[in-house]
Amino acid sequence: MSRGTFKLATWNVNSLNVRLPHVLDWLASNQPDVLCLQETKQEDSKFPYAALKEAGYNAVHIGQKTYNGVAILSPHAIEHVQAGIPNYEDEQKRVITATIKEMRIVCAYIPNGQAVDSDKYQYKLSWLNALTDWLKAELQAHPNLALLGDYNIAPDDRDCHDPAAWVGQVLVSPAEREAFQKLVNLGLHDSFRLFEQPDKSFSWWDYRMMGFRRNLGLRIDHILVSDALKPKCKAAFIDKSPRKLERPSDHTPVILELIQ
DNA sequence: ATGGCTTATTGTATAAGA
Repeated sequence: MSRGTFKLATWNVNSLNVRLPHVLDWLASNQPDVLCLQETKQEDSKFPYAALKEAGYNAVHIGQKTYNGVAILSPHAIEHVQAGIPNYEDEQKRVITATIKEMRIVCAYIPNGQAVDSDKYQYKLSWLNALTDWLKAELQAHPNLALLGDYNIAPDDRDCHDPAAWVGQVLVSPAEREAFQKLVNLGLHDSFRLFEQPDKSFSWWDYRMMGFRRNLGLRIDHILVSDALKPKCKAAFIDKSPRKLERPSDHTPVILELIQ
């Protein structure tokens, strides 16, 4: 919200019930214009609308017990809200879309896929197909569009701490990377890579094996922006500080600053 | 070594995440 800058962010919180204090602290220190959350893991009746409102944030959410759940937070008006991918049957609450300040904001929790030989992997690929087909139309209607979320895809070897060990695994497999490329081919840009970045920049670290301390991570949370928004991008970065707190999410916020 | 943490659940072991 600082003058001249419009700040977008995405964060997989791995249970908003547990992480609400971290989210409120982060909102207060960072004052984003848009924060997309994934894995709220709660039904809408449990969503903390009041606490967020008190912090100055409007919110829209679709969620379910235990799994999934996505939300968009903003101090600005949140309009034309759409839940899910239109014309794609899916019981899992993974997408919410809204218009904020004449920008179409798509918040997505792309399926994990579990393992390349699993049904969940097939679901992931078909789900990505449906998302891509729909976004093609959505981009025509809304040239100013950003797709923020947990993609569960590390698009390039430099987005993986040990590419050799991960070859062919879920999150880095060729079919998943092709699906990511198809999103890019719609006229979207990986905003993080529009700028020079430190080597071994990641957005997720395994809770096990001291993954964070050893920086054994992946960059799987992304902010893709449309052609129309690309010239407005001013800075992009990952904020590792919430990952250092007590009881952190395994993901950490990814941020994009636009020139307003 | 397919483990290792963390979360949530008609829980006290299981499923899922990535």
